Order: sequence, then C-alpha cells, then structure tokens
Amino acid sequence: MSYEVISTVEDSALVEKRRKQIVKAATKLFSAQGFFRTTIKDIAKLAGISPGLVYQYVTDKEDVLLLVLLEVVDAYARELPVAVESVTDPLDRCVAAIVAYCRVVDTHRAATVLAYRSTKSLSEERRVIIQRRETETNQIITDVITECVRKGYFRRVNVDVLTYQIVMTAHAWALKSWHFKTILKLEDYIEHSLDILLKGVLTPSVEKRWHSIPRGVASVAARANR
Amino acid sequence: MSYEVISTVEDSALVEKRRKQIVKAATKLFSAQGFFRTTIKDIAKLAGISPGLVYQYVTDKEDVLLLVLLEVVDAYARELPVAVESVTDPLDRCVAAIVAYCRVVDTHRAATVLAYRSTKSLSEERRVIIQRRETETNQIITDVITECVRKGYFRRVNVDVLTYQIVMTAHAWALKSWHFKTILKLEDYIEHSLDILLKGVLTPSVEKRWHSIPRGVASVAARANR
Amino acid sequence: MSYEVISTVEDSALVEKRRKQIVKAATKLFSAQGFFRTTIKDIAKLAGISPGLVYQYVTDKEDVLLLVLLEVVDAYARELPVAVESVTDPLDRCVAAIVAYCRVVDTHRAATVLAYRSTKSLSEERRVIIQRRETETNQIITDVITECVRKGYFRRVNVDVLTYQIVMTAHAWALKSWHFKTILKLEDYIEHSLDILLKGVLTPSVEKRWHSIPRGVASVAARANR
Amino acid sequence: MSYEVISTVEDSALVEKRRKQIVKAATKLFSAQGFFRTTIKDIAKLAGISPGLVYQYVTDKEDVLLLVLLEVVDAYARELPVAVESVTDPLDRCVAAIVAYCRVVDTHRAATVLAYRSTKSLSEERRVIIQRRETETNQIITDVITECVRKGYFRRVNVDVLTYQIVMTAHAWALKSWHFKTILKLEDYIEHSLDILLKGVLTPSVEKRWHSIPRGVASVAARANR
DNA sequence: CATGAATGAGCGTTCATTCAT
DNA sequence: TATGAATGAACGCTCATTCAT
Repeated sequence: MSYEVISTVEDSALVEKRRKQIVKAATKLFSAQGFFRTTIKDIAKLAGISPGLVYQYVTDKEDVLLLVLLEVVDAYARELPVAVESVTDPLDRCVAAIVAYCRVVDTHRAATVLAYRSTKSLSEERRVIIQRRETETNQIITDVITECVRKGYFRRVNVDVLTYQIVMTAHAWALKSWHFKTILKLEDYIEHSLDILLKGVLTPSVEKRWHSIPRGVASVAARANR
Repeated sequence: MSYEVISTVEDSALVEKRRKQIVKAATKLFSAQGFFRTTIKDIAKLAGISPGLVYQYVTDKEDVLLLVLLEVVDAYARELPVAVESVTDPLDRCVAAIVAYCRVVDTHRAATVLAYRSTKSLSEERRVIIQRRETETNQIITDVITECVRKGYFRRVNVDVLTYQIVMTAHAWALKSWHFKTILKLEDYIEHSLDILLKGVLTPSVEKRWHSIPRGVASVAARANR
Repeated sequence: MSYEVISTVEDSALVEKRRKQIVKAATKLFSAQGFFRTTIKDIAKLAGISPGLVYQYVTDKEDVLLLVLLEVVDAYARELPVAVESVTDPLDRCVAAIVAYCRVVDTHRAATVLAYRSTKSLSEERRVIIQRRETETNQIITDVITECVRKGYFRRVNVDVLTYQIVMTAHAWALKSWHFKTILKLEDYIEHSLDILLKGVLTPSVEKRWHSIPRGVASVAARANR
Repeated sequence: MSYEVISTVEDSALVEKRRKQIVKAATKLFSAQGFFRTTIKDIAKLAGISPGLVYQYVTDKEDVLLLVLLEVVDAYARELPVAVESVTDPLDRCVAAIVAYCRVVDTHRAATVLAYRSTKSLSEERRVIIQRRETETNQIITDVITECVRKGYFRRVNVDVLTYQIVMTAHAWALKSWHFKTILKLEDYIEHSLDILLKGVLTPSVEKRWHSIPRGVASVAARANR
C-alpha cells in the first residue's frame, strides 16, 4: 500500500503522519473548491505545516491529488472484500456487496464526487493507478454477479452492464446527493435500488427468497452507529 | 434559447457564428485538458480568432464554460421531448425516452463528461442555470415512469430512484465509455440496460409485450445514420 | 489657433464640429475618471460617434488629451486680455486680471484640475505646446505687476514670485474646490485673496484707493448671471 | 505610522526594508513616467526584486501608490510640528512653519508633484487616508495664523484663505520648479514669498519686528547642509 | 527536518489602433 | 466619411516550486 509517491524523508512513520495531515487537509479543500482553486499554501496552512514542507512528502501538487484519490479507491478496495468474505451464498454475497458499496460511498461522499471531477487532472501515468484500483473493485461485483448467474439465481443478463449499473447506483448516492439527501435516507435508497436492480433480475425460483436476504444485518448495524 | 450571456457585438447572426466557433473549440479543449488547463489563447487559436475577440462574445472564461455546458443540457432538453411526443402508449414512451437519452449522451459524450467535471467550477449563479435545465429534463423521465405506474405497467417502485437510475445509465455510457467502447456498441448497451432496468420492473400482465415495444424504429434509424 | 493636430478629413467645418464633439466628451470623461481610465470607446460613445471615426480627427489618444488641454489654456489666453484691455490704470488692470483669471478658472474647474493631473502624460513635444501657451498667459500678469511697480503703486516685490502667487491663487480655487466650495463663494474667495495678496503689497500712497478699485463691476455682472 | 497596508510577510524589519526599496523605486518611476505608465515589473526591476515579491508586501498596484503618497504627507505631518514646537512667539512660529513647509516640499519635490497628479487615481477609501493626513498638516498652519490674529500681530484676514495661500506657495515650489529652479534658490523663494504673503498682513505695531524674525536660523542650517 | 521568503513563468483580461465594408 | 469587428501587445496578478537559513 505504499504508493510510488516518493518522499525525501527517511523516517517512514513520520512520512505516514505528514501525508495523513496533508491528505486530510487536501481532501477537504479539493472537495470544497476543486483541485485548481486550491493552492499548496491553502493545504499547508490547513495541515498546520509550511508550504515548503509539503514538497518533502510529495513531488508535485498533482501528487497530492493522487494521494487523495488513492484514499477513496483504496477504501473501496479494502472494505468491499471484508463485507463479502464471511458470506457464502452468492445471492447474499451480491446484496452484501451492493449494500457495502453504497455505504462506503456514503462515508466518502465528497471524495467520490472529487474523483469524478478530478481524475482527469492526473497525468496519464497516475490516472491508470487510480483506474486499475477501481477496476479491481468492480471485479468483485462482477464476480458475485457471475456467480449468481451460474447458480441460476439471476437470469442471463449482461454481467458487465449490470456491474456498472450497480457501481453507478452507488456513485449516484454521492453524485446526486444534493437531490437525494432531502428526500431519502441512505438505507431507503439502498432498499429501493436493490428492488429495482436486483429483484427484476432474479429468476422465478429465487424470487420468494427475496425478503429473507440479510441486508438487514448491515442495515441494523448502520442504524445503531448513528 | 437565447442565453443571458452578453456580447458587445450587435449583429446577432455574427454572434451566433462566433459563439459556435468558440464553443466548438472550447468543448474540444475542455474535454481533452480540462477547464483550468485550457487557456483563452488556446481556445482562440483553435477557433481561428484572436484572443481579444473572444471577449466580445463572452464576459468571462467561465462564460465559455457556461456556453459549452448549456449546449449539452439544451440538447437533452430539446431532443428528449421530441422523441417522446409522437408516442402515445406510456410504456412505449418510456422506452423511447430512455433510448433517446442514451443517444443524445452518445453524440455529446465529451461534453457530458465535462459537465460532471466542471459544473462545480461555475459560479453559484451560473451553476443553477445548468441545474435547472437538467432538472427539467429529468422531469420528463419522471413523468413517463409515473404514467407507467399509474397504468399498472410498472410495479410500485420508487419513481425518483428509478428516474435517476435511468439518468445514470445514460450518463454512464459517457462516463465509462473508456470501458464500454471496447466491448459494446451503443445499441447493445441500450438493449442490455433496458433489459435490466425496465424488464424487471414490468408487471406480469405487460411482460409479454416486452419484445414488441418499438425501440427498433429509433434503433434502425440510428444505424442507418452511421 | 488651428493646432498641429492633423486630420485625414478635408472639410474643415466638419473637422471643427467633430473635434468639438470629441473634446467635449473627452473633457467630461478625463475629468471624471482620468486620462488612463478613459477609453477611446468611452469617448466615442459619449460623443455619439464610432470609435474608428475618432482616428480620422486625431492621430492618437494623447492627441485628444492635447486638444482638451489646449481648450483650457486657450480660454485663459483668450479671456484674460479681453478683461484687461479696456482698463487703463495699472492698478485697476491688475485687479481686473486677477478677477478674470479666477473667473475663467471657475468656469473650467474640472479641466484645470485635469491639466495638473495630465499635462505630464503628454509627450515632451506636445507638453511644450501647452506650457508655452500657459507662459504667455502668465506674462500678462507679470506685465501688469511690473507696470504697478514702475508706477510706484506696488512696493519692490519679486515680480516673478508674485505672478505665480496670483496664478496659484486662481488655480487653487479649482485644485482645492473640494475644500472651498463648502465655505466660500467665488466672489468672496476673490475678495479675500486680493486682500491678502495685493493690499499688503500696495505702497502707502495708493492704499487709500483700495476700496474704490472697480472689481465690483465684474462682481456685479457675475452675480447677475446666476 | 504603521499603515493599513497589509503584508503576507511576518518579519517586520524585512517588511520595512522591502517596502523602502519598493517605494523608492516607485517614487522615481511614478514621478518620471506617471502611475499608469509604470508597470509592476518596472518597479520590481529597479528595486532589484522579482515582480512576484512585490505582492508579498503590497496588495495592489494602487497600494504602491498609496505607500508613495503616504511618504510625502507623512513627511509633512512629521516635520512641520517639529519645526514649530520649540518656538513660542506666534509670529516666529508662523514664519518657522512656512519655512519648514517649503523645505519639506523641496526635499520631496517629485513626490509632491506626483501627489497632484495621482491622488485621484486612488480608490475613495485610500484617497481619504491621504487627504486626512494633509488636512491635519494644514491645521497646523491654520492654528499659528489664528494665534497671530488673536495676538494682534496679523490684521483680520480670512484665515482659511491665507492658510491655503501659504500651502499653495509651498507646493508651487514643486509644481512650478521647472520655472523657478532656473532663476531662484529655495531660500530666496522663501524670502520673497514671506515678504509678499506675511509682510502685507502684519499690523503696523509688529511691522518693525519683521527683519528680526528668526527665519535665518533655519536658513543658515539649511545652507550648511548643502 | 522545517520554515517561509523569493522566483518567474504564465494566465485572464483590456484597449489603442486598424481596416474591410 | 463612417462603422464596428478584429487584432495583438501588454499589464496586473497568482502560485507552484525552490532554497538559504
């Protein structure tokens, strides 16, 4: 997980700490004002360090952006497998994955929107780092869907299209939050989305299982967290 | 369709012509390099005019962005109603709307992506102009869905969530075109998306109608255009 | 009185008319916003002509300034002799000159201030045209003072210094009008200034004449004009 | 004396030093070419720093002008009281004040002329800073005159008009220096001006004191300084 | 390691001036 | 003569990046 981002500082614990400061400040500022309207000075000030110091932990302003975006895609790549690993039934796994995805997006709403705005501001080289990681995450979704189709739980839909439909559903919670936030809670959004996306895709044989699929567990946990 | 963007030039035919040049060049450049990395001089050069002249047709660099984004949302707001107006049956209308939406996105792929990246770069005042127009377009989708539900063609889904699911599906064709372009043609993407989104939402009574819904007309026409 | 300012237009009546338009507009704008903050477009618009046309009657923006400033110094050079020529007694002539100078300044207040602000903005060549004309005017003052000294009306003061004291007194009415306007009327300002400048300079023999010197004529005429 | 002009640099000794460099260069350039014809790059180059650095000590180009003009009016406001404070007799004070005023103008000739040309180029807010300071200085003159009148040293003249007559006399040394410089030395200019302005204003009772008023002290000191 | 003053390239914008109509 | 669209040089200002301390 230590990225190709290079630092002139040796002490790796310090590097970790400083980068955390920088990324935290940058995430807040990039989200609020965008990448280009945020200056290195802004970031340094909010991080409580001097502008010059930033360049000891980062080679570029773009590097800061890379670090920020990596944090988001890593959160996806980290949390999605966890949500799925303990579940064995494919259909349950699929629901669990979707629920988890939406939740991760919810906790990283600003950064998710930022990713849509700013990924293209990265150099080709750095952009692929992000896209590779995103693709890895999507593969998890693709896998569970494929499994559901193979087991005969889902009718024969285009797996790739469905994967992105799910991904976009999760992202939409962030991208259109200005719209949804006022009319829906996350859990309801998830429920309605599952209803539209998955229920219509179930084969008749599993349709009766629909309401007993345990998205409730996650749901209850989440509600308890509030 | 005459925007509040002000020009110092009187001759409105000339204004139209020059703005078209500017917007065309700007769309290309903004899409390729982003709003902030594109200079007015870049735009002027590509448009074949002098930098100073740009400011006779636009007050701001931001104004250029507004003009570019208006072009997209206006295309939606213009073409969607046309696609729907001649169709009477609610289900047919719904399919026609989705097909049309995807097609408009396809012809404005770069600008659609740009909208996601750059709308936030607009001032509040100008941003609402864009968002208002986008909301109007979405309302058309919401209306046809509502009608389908009322007629009993669709089961009782959350209309708002389904609306955005459809909108995001169309946008995804642009946003994830780097992924889809290599594996799917637009018409197939539409077909698969309809299958996942709408078929699962149909009530049993109309399900048999599914394959006779005329998305073919548009489809054939589109193919003929290539 | 036809200045070296060159026009491409033949019809000299038209030249006169256009220049009058231009100078009138420019004087207003230069006075209000200064030379550099005023654009040729501003001037053209206020003059009711097109920007391009200005350059048919003027070679430069600076040329417009020259024309404007010439108008002021010419007003001095024209009106001062008139005020003095019918008066024969040296002391009366001196008072008449001062009174007239103050009055001309009053009617050209804005332009007088402008002259102080902007003469240096002219090229050397054009600046001397203005300064020559100003010096000619001052010579009139110097002459009447010299005459008064010769006749024994004034004690032996430095004629040159007194001349500029008088000139500055007149100019001060414009330069410090923001101060004086609220507390004094022009006629009172003149009266007090004469009292300080001239009365103290009179020889004992003419001091008794002081109150019978006819500044009243001008004074009364001016008051009647209000 | 710490102005509201804000700097991003903390070290106040450095701020002082840099501003001195900037103001010195700007004064020279503004005086020679005017405010608008002088670029920030010109100033930076002459000051021996980079253009960007100027903006660490100044918010605006206009701010540079403010700093330059403050230097002049502050010199007046600082040196005039000093010249007067040790003198007790009102008439002596008055002469001392005038002599001092002329001397300060002489050492700031270029900047004084600049003040006449450029004060109007300041924003309202900044202009009042200058005007307030100038009015304070004038008040000193007004006070000594009032005192002279009260003591019966001066006849009953308009104090306000005499104040400005004195002020303009001092300023004229700068404004008309192109004329005076060739024919008079400062000390002679002062002597002649005092003769015209004050001698004529004295009451008969003090007139005999005239030649024993100690303008000589300042005079001698000044000559020694050359 | 850390600071923050200093650099200088580059951008948005203006406007005097020209010239085809 | 008159118009006003078009040009392009130039300016104020910002900010990523460097480096002496």
